[in-house]
Amino acid sequence: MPELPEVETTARGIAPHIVGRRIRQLLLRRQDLRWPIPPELTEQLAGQELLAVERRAKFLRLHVSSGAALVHLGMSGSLRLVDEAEPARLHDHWDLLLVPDGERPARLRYHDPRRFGALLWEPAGSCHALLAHLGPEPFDACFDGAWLRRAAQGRRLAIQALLMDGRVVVGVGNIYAAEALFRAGIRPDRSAGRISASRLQRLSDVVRELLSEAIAMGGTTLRDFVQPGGAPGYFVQTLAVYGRAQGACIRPGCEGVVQRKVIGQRSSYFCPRCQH
DNA sequence: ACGGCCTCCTGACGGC
DNA sequence: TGCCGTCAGGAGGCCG
Repeated sequence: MPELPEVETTARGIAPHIVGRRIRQLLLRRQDLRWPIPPELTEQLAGQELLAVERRAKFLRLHVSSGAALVHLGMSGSLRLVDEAEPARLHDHWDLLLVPDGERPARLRYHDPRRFGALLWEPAGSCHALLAHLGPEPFDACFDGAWLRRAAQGRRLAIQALLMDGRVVVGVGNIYAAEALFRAGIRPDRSAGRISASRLQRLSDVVRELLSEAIAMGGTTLRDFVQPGGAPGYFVQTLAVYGRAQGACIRPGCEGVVQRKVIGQRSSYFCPRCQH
């Protein structure tokens, strides 16, 4: 579910409420997320000051002095700030309890019906194995047309699948891959190695542009994503092709009809008139 | 090495 | 009403 803009929205939403505060304890209701929550996390976090919130790819790092709690939202995860007294709902798997400061909510609550998300521990000075081989952030200077060209060189797989490969660029999931390819005029099922350097340059530009716009709008809510304060993301109103199979292409004057096609076991959407 | 396929899990929705 | 199939924003792991 959450792609880079939703995770970034989450990071920006929670940071002002939790950074600089002291953690009372980690309250676990279920430990069997995608991976078991490591037992040492409870002791590592208790009593520590929360120093910073950082996003890397689709992970959040909640830093304390001895390391960081890594949070991944999977397909259906979300974090919300709730008041001390707010009763837990079904699928609220853990709470980070903060020392109350009188006005701000004292719980950071993780909700994840499908449990594809994760809560892991990364000791200070190390990099967790899941993050060790990731490619650049889309906003890194090294992510450009030349980088994409190198990644695409000789590859037969669909460009949509390449864009979603975290070793190529992080944070781009199914929605934003489809939307970026629409903006760039590239069919999602085109072989990555058969796309010109100039079109890949355009693609890297639109990926950044698209993600920036989505972040500015608080991300995309399709079913259950909520910003940490509880509001949905509004970028859904801006989606051009995702989820719009059989709908009319939004480009003025285009009479194309949006098609759905399964690429790499995921649904992709495109306008056959605009994308080649 | 590459690319395709399966898997984890719950819930929503459409058709009969 | 209920049952069943299909689909869902991620991504590691396995197999040929």
